[in-house]
Amino acid sequence: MKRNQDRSPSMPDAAGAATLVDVAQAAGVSLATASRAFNSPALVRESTVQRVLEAARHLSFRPNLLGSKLRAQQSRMIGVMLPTLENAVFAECWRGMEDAALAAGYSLMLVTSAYDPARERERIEYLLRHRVDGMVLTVADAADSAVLDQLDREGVPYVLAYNQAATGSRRHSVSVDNRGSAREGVEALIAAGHRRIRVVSGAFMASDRARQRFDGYRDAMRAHGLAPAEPLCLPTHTASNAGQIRALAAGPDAPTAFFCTNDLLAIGVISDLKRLGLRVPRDISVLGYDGIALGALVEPALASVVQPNTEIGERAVARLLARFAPSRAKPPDDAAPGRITLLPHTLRLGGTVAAPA
Amino acid sequence: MKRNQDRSPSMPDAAGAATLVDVAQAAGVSLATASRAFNSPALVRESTVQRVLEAARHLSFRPNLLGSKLRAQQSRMIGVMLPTLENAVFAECWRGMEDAALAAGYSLMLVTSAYDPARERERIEYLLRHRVDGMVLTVADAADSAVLDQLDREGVPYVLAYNQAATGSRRHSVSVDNRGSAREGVEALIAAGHRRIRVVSGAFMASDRARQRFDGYRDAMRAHGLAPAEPLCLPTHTASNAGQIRALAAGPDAPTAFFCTNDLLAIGVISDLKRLGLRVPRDISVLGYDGIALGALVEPALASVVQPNTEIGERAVARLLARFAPSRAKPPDDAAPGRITLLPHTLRLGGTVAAPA
DNA sequence: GTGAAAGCGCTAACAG
DNA sequence: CTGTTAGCGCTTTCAC
Repeated sequence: MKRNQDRSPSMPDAAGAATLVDVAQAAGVSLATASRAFNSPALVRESTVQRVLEAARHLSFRPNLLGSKLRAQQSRMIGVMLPTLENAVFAECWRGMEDAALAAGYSLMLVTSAYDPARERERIEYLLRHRVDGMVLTVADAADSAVLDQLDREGVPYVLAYNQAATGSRRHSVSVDNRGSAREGVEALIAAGHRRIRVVSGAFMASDRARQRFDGYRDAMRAHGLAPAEPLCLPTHTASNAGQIRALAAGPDAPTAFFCTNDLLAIGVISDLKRLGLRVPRDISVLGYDGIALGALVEPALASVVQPNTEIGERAVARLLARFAPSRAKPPDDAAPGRITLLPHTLRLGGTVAAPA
Repeated sequence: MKRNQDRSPSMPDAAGAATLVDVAQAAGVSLATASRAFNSPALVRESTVQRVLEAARHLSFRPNLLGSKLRAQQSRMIGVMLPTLENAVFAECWRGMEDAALAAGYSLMLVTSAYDPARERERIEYLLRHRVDGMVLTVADAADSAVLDQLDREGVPYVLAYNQAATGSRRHSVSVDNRGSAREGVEALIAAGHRRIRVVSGAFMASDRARQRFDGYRDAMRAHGLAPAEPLCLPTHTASNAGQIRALAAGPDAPTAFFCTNDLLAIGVISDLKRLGLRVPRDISVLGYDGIALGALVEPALASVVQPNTEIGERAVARLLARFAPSRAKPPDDAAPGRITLLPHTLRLGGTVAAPA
């Protein structure tokens, strides 16, 4: 019914969409004025703006962002690189980024690296070719990353998410205090009476966060006069290996608690433990890290060091946006946020953590 | 060290990157030839191609995709709209899409709709402004979608993922047979001895798949002379409500099995059941739908109607790409795939499904 | 094989 | 306030 009604006769149907020139013509103004009506309406007489908008609506005008991005030499696009979306941590983070970016009139372009530095390089290059104005990245290892060095060299603005820039680093990052929060988590385990605590982690190579969290574990153990044990590093980052868990959980000096460096891993470990006939937390406690929503859904609820994932995404985007507009007067009394943002974490205990048998 | 070394003196450092004009100049050829060297090397003498490539390398030339997309009137970008990434189904699907698209030289632009038709409209408009060549979409309700109608009207190519186009529809879709597979799943429950089976679903409004799967349940029940019961629709799509589950699971005619229209929901329901003191599958069975990786990770493993999520993503992209190049000779003997692709599902039983007590 | 020239749709000086 | 004029970086006829 409305099929042909909402299209002006002056506009060829499928052939070509109306451009700003068409709008200008229809409104009886110049191309420049039409452009201004959209981008700086303050510079145009109100009635003219209305005329342009009306013409645009009439012609079903849809601005071609490719044109403006090219001309403006600014894409208003943010490149996002995450290791994977199949770990809900990053999916939750994405939501924060999408909300923050679109609200600010920016577009997002997402790629995943699968924790693979070679692929990180490729994907970043791909983003660069799209002329993103900047990026939000989670890399395998921020302290040893060829691609980050390259970005620094080229002067491309980026903000790390989850990766925690080293103190004094010139890099920007938004994360929790990985080491400190992990230490707190393990200390909660110790406070609950645990002495033999082991860490289960994804491949250390693939995640500097995992290493930092292990360091936190070591801090906690030493601070309480306990001997830290070697971590069990599982090759795949998200699934676990019943065999290795079995070896670890057996024996006379078997641990009474596991600290897993991420929640997905923790859920896998708990299942392995159950398969070995162990009850969690009755026979053995498990503490995760990430605080993904799923953890609160399972029974018993997964104890975890909770990061504000969505907020990490929002803040990372906000920080990047702030880098784009360095002019803006900083909030006067509130201290200007440094390059390194450490967001507060929380501990979710109970559930899979209890006192040792 | 390499800071200034890898940049030609002729190229201003941070000021401006080398463009194709610079490359052409450095190689002593025209702009046109330089362009051809990249896009149609067959049209250029081999030695010339080499010269251009060499110059490009020397200048660290990085093609500006914005320029080529604008000029070529073809963005080689695919817009992707998914309800959320926080359900692993869609995250797994994304991986398939990313692999397929990048391999074919296409870029992806992702947006999420949060199952909200109003937001679907906004996000689609946003994709259109970016001049995506086409889209892969999962909408709330494919049979009643204003935005899909609009796309049809405008002649924008798109492929539905997960949504199953109605038989005879002109729309393209890649999914499993939602109704048929659900029926099979429920029949497996019946075969295991269950008679009182209830469906737990997310909000029907938000997912046509959920409704189709419920229809499959009804088919199965009726085919076996059983009375289908009303579904329990939970307002939030991924979490569950212990209170309603309690009401449902109690009483003399309490169901012996639940069929949940997605895995995340199933995991929530299982937790609720446990909190009510019920053991799964000993006291009550639970069957999910989706086959997310997580389901195989929990203990007992989540029984589920398994869809090939990654493949759905790959195939949806492949189908869209095929629509872009309608010329290509179709595979001769293999029947040309119709608009509606139904991928095979599998049943993963055991785990949370057992014979009734 | 290669080059010259004409824009894709839009923004941003610079004049009035 | 509004119009004129140049391009952004690239592809693509159309000649040679």
